[in-house]
Amino acid sequence: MKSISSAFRALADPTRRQILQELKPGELSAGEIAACFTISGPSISRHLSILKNADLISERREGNRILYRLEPEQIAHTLGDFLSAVCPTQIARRRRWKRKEA
Amino acid sequence: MKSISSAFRALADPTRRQILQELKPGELSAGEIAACFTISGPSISRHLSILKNADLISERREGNRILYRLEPEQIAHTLGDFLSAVCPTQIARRRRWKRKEA
DNA sequence: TAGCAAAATAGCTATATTGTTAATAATGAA
DNA sequence: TTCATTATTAACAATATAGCTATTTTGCTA
Repeated sequence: MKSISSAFRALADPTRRQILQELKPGELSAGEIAACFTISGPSISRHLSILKNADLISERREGNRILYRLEPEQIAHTLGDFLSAVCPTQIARRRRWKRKEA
Repeated sequence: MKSISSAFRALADPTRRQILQELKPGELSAGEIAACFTISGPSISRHLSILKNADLISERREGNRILYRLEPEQIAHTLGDFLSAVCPTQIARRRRWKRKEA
């Protein structure tokens, strides 16, 4: 697991948060991700590297292309840890709410 | 509730995250918060205004001083919503884990 | 009112971030 | 090997951020 700092810095950018959303249904290549945006390929590439450095996504090469995949456990773990550290009571409350909803 | 963007930008700075930690036990004045850090008062003031704008803290004046207070529900709500949106499955898993621990 | 204390705002500099285009690396196929 | 495709890295410009000091605002009190 990487530092909480790199994770929060990575999450601070709206483009990067949207990349995470695009990856939610499953793996996508760098090009497919870039196609979701109007900004240039290299910019997306850098965003991907920042997300990867924060361990919020991972990559694997498949032939010509590089496929990116969400790391939901890392994301949940990082944000969850921060929440537990700063406001543990409210996490418990939200948990109870959700349980009611279910 | 403010935008998720302002919240994540606010949380991206380590000083601001530490301010939240300092506020965890209870209200503190701007000066008391500044005393926890080596950087200047005006810098802390700016950080406080960013946290307040993101609704992660609130302020109230008491005579001469301004007391700041954590808004744990807002923090939990903002991060929780993002988690639900990006990786709902893992939230459920973490919830189960925690339940086991308890 | 004048003076003091607490905090915010203004104005500035240095650094970081985000975007661009051009060049480079890696893989697959003719 | 040569070419095409996919993606990253390099180099640079524009903007944003975080820090500082000096000044202003706000409230208390003599």
